[in-house]
Amino acid sequence: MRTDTTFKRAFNDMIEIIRTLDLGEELPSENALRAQLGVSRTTVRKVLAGMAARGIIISEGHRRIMCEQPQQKERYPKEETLAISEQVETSFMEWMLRGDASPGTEINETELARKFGVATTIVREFLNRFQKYGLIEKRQNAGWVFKGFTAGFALELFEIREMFEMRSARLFAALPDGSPIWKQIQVMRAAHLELLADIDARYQDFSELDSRFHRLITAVAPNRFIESFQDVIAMVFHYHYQWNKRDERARNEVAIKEHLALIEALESRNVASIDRACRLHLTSARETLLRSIMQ
Amino acid sequence: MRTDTTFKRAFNDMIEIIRTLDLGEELPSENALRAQLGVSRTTVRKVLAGMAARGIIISEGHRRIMCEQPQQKERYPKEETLAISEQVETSFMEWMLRGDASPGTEINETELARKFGVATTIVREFLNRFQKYGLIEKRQNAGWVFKGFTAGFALELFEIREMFEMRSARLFAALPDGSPIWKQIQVMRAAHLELLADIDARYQDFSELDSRFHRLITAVAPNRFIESFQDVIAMVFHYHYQWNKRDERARNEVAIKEHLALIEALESRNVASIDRACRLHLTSARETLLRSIMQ
DNA sequence: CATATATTTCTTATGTATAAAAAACAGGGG
DNA sequence: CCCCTGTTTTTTATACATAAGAAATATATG
Repeated sequence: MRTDTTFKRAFNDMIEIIRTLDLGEELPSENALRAQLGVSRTTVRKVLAGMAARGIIISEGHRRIMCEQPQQKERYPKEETLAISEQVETSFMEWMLRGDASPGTEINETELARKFGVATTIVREFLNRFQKYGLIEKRQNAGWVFKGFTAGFALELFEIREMFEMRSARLFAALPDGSPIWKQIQVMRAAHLELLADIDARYQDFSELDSRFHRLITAVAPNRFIESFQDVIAMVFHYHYQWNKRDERARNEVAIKEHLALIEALESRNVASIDRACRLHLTSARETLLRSIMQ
Repeated sequence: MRTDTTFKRAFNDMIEIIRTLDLGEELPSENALRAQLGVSRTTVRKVLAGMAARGIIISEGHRRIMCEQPQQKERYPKEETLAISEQVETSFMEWMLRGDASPGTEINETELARKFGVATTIVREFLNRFQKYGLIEKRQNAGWVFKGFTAGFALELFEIREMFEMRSARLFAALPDGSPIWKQIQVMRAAHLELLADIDARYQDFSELDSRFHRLITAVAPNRFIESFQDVIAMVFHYHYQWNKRDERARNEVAIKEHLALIEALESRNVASIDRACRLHLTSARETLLRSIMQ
């Protein structure tokens, strides 16, 4: 049966909302909370009931008022807020990248389900979705085969990435001054500079910024297939480097500087400069990944 | 519970194998049949048992001999040889392309399962796999949305297709004389000429040839992401034109000629000619699809 | 001993069940 | 009449069950 992770996540979020209120203040309507929390009203009501049961709020006729600051310890732990399907993703990545699997390994749905402690349905669904990352392959009426997180994989990945990203970057040369993208590029540059200034402490924040940066560039001319491919890239970087921390700080610092150079090139509107900066960054990212895969 | 479509398909295939034997001749071993039929020995044995039950073959100690020509009417009908998941694909495509769905339509797993007469699990699994075609999108904790088989879709599709195909075609310019691909190209040219010579009767065979041709070009330098994208293209052409037969003969004749021109360009090894022929074909294919979508 | 068949075990494909979440519906107050 | 809360209905996420198919193991035969 379905887990109540949505409820727990909403509950945790609600704690933050309540913290902004004063004692005795009235809570927003269920509908308003629904919008804020991004869940259904059904779940909002369940959260409110939970809050009332804990004495954090009190129902008075048709309104609810806050009567006690919620404690941080009331929060549900992070793991319980992740849908089973999300947990499976992490488990699988760990299984894969920790080296339990070498290229050609057969993947057994039942065995994975046992190992991860979930139903086979979930594993099966996950594998179906995961197929798009190009790391596994299905054989009719049999299981899946793990193709390996190999240099070949990285090269094929980057061949496509280069095509897509160069395509988007070049379009900046013809982008009118008035485009709202330029403003977002400015914001992006600021974020990079900020991170760079505090790189020693915050270098781990780069992964997420990287993904946002590349998605922004792509957004000049949206294409669903390119966007979908960015999920592949994001997955690779997110998980691979999560299990391979070597030189992380240095790696990220270099990448930030390359991003800044690319931003400058984009703003110059000069196709040749854009090409150069973009290719430089992609080449460097590819080499870094390859080196890291080869150990 | 699982359907026995594998058995039925193997049974039909076995009929063809038996037809090549003489009365009283001994059948190949179970293992040999397994390899020929491409199924497990378990299934082979089930098929053999079925044949024996119908008196087509007879077991004599540890060998089986053929004792009666199987009738064509013994064959299981085509529908029964398709796995449920394959049937769902067809049903869904029909539902989508017949116009039951307009852009923005919400897709309801339960309803589709009812409509198609299958379990929700199957529909769910199908939708997960189908997601890669870029026509549907999932919303968290809610159903799917059909994004529409629109002009926008076609344009995004062709933008990628152009990048990928030009990339592969250009690589031919540097392909050594000795590459086995050239021979395959020759075979491909012959197949095109043959089809062209008999175009009035066989124009419907083009769809499959088209897919093979483009996959061959891509095969110069394999890339799993490009290959996966070709599934998207194949799906679009296969199903879309299956429900939109207007000008099919003329369309296909034009495409065949463009393919032949591209083959010639590839063999010339001249990048400029290759570019021109490739772009010409893709542009024409795009316009044809767009016209067809717009009706 | 190699290869064939018989038997057993394991895995996948597909169906059904159910709690959680979403959505729809209904009455009530400002 | 709009928006709020209470209630009911649908739908999804997840678990579990089982027949078909694949794979492994055992046994037989030349």
